[in-house]
Amino acid sequence: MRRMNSPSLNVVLRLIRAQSHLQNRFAAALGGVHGLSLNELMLLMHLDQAAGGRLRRVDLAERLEMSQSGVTRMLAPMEKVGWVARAEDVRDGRVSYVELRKAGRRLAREGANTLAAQAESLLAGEWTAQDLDLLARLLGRLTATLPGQLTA
Amino acid sequence: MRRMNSPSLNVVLRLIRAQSHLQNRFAAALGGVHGLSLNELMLLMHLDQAAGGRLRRVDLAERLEMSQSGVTRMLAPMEKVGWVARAEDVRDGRVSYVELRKAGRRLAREGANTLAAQAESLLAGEWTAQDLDLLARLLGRLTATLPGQLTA
DNA sequence: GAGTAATACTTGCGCGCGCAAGTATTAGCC
DNA sequence: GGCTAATACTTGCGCGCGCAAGTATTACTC
Repeated sequence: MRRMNSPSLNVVLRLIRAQSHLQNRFAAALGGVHGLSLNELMLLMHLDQAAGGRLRRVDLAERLEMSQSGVTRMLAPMEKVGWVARAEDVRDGRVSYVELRKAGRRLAREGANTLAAQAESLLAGEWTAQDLDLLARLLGRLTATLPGQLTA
Repeated sequence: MRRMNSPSLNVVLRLIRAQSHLQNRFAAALGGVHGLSLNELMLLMHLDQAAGGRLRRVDLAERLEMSQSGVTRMLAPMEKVGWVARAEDVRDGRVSYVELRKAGRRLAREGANTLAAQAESLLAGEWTAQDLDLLARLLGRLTATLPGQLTA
């Protein structure tokens, strides 16, 4: 009795639902194992895959889809515990780089591993490699224009 | 030089990225047009598609993937402006239903329309109907076990 | 080279929302 | 029928994070 008004809307609704479900699940696992929030892990992973393990705060904000102020505040405790360090640019006094330190790099890799384990346990069931690849490619098209797509 | 460790992780990473990007985009459009947050629209849409236009708060929380306390607080202003009303259950004194009112139903439909318009403008380009259907089905499999999937 | 605009970052404020605890009501068990 | 447990909901507290404004620096224009 329900009309299928808009396939596009349908995609968006399911995307929202899937993501908020997975987000909760993964955040819990990450927090339990590493004391790491999902956003913190994403930040570390972006740094880990950036050239030189460093990124400007503004680029980090863009990649994380969050505000610059959010990045500033998220970084403060991470600097304090030494996952990450601040480095200024000699050419441009406005920018301060965020630089991945050894502990941070280790955490990025470990966190990615537990995230992958979670993902695999979730998708282990009836998913073929083709399914996964197809889904990844379709999702990738949604953000094709954005910089800094993370890769597993 | 980068190994493709885990296709599952890749799916998850892209899902997270796509969703946070779209969320910002859609929330802005919705807020601008209807003064509605994305979560409020989802709530109204769940009610709109529920039998009798009413749902228990706890079921709403489950469908929205958020806590019961979050639902309680989200509803307060929506009751105040008359989008939604509270109705108690005669059989069970613990539950209080949330009931969609006329203004709320109108908003649910209008909001869904602008959301659909946004979605279509985003996906208008190189997406075929088959692509969209395929993506929707794959995403649906991720949340197949959950109750109350919204449908466009 | 002075003046305006743009960019990178930080800080004050407020809101959304999760967690834990509290209350009320119902269900299960002997 | 009473006792414990489970369920539905609300409230206090705190945190993450966006927005707007503020500061510092660089870029652009004449």
